[in-house]
Amino acid sequence: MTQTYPMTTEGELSLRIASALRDAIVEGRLIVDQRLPSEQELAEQFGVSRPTVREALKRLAAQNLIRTQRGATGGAFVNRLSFHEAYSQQITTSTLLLSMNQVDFETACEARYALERACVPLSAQRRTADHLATMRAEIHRQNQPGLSDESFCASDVAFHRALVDGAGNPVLSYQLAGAVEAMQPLMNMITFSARSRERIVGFHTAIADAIEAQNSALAETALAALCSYTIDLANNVRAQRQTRTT
Amino acid sequence: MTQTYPMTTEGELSLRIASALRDAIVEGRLIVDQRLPSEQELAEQFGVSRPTVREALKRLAAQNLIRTQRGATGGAFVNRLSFHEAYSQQITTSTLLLSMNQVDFETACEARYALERACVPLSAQRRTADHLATMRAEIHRQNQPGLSDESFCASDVAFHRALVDGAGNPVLSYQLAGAVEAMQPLMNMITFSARSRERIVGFHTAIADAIEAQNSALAETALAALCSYTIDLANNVRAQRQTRTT
DNA sequence: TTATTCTAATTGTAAGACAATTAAATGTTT
DNA sequence: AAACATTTAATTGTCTTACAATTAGAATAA
Repeated sequence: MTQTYPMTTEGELSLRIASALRDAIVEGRLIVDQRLPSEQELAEQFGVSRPTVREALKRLAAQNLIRTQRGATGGAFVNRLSFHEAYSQQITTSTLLLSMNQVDFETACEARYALERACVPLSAQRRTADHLATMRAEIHRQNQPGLSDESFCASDVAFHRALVDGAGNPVLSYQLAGAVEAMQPLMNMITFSARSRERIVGFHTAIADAIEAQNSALAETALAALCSYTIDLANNVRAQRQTRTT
Repeated sequence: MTQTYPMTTEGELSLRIASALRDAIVEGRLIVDQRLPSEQELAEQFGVSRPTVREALKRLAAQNLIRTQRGATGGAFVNRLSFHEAYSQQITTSTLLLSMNQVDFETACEARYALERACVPLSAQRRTADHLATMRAEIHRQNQPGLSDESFCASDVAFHRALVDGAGNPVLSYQLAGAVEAMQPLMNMITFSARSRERIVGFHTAIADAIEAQNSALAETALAALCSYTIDLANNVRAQRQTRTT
């Protein structure tokens, strides 16, 4: 039997069609890798033109819900939403959310470290040699004198990624991707002096040591210290800017 | 000066145009509430047809990056991504991620409670009377005997939302929305006996008491207990199902 | 059998037309 | 002059038709 797609009765057609198909996917009536009817067939089923169907499909494609293939056996297929795709979606959304809503640095920072703190006990317990090696490598990079602020921040993100991934829980990693990565633009606005870098690396080393020793409490302490230090740093930068402009 | 939108040189046109516009928004070259050129103008600027431009715009609309208005002064406008919209996007993505990737209940559960645990210290410190009242009200509802499993789970979600929101950090609330809400379908698969409900309500009461007393450590303990009890419950349900089918 | 060509299906893109909607300009009446 | 009604222009939403590009599979030839 051919499937039918219940549709709402108000709003733009392409939106209604997209919603109908999305519901079918979310509710499992269309399963992963299943091929949707061709655009022509969809147009007939919904009683609309092909361009309208296409607009609806593009909406779904933007959410990575479907992929399309050209050619004889082509069409639109229900996508298995990979963790990787979900990561990047989440990072985009989080970044926009932070930049558009005047979220102050302190709030974002607090959220980020609170979430990381949640990972610490698991990470201390389960971290592999790989995770430890990544953390050490990033610490080493952060010690290079010629490193730009952007690269320093990127390395910072990589370090914390390793910490989070060490928990060995992909759901946790996914949820945290946004929080950690979206902070980078905000972090980039802080100019790191050699002195402050040194201290941050110190905190990182303390965290890595604690994780290696599987000492959860110690790692949490070091993380908390890093959090408050980062916030202080941001406040100082802001204060300096105000002094300079007045 | 009219803005130009740097475009990549491979892939589908509508995708490239969408990416070019998205970059302009993310990088701040198009700011909130700014009006994009009309579809006609965009088509000319990019050297493509209007339907192609429209497909690109639908992609952006699907991500809540733009909104469109008809009429004389209509057009596409850069959207301020609200926390509310970001919530629902995140919930949809998280739900799909969980349902499509065979994430086992234990992993999802672990992630959820680890994240909630991150909120507890802040929530214990900052929770308002409102948050406490919501938690108490949901506990009361969960005690009603006639409550369906779905309603019980929904109330459970509401309770934990209040716990998370109590931290008073919108970024944290946003990040957790996915983790908590996306769990509901998984939770719904557990049939709650009267006995198990009673115990869950007991944990909830302990959490609410601890939060009210601003005792963070106690709340964390109760949350951890709830976590392991929930996982046990799920394991039992699974074991029973296997017994029944064999 | 293997390689090549053809064919049909499907998506990607284009062009033009008309409908629906909306705000502003214009006209009309009191 | 002010309030109200009408027209107008701009813009998005949708439809129709057509063609290009791509791809798998079938048909064909070596």
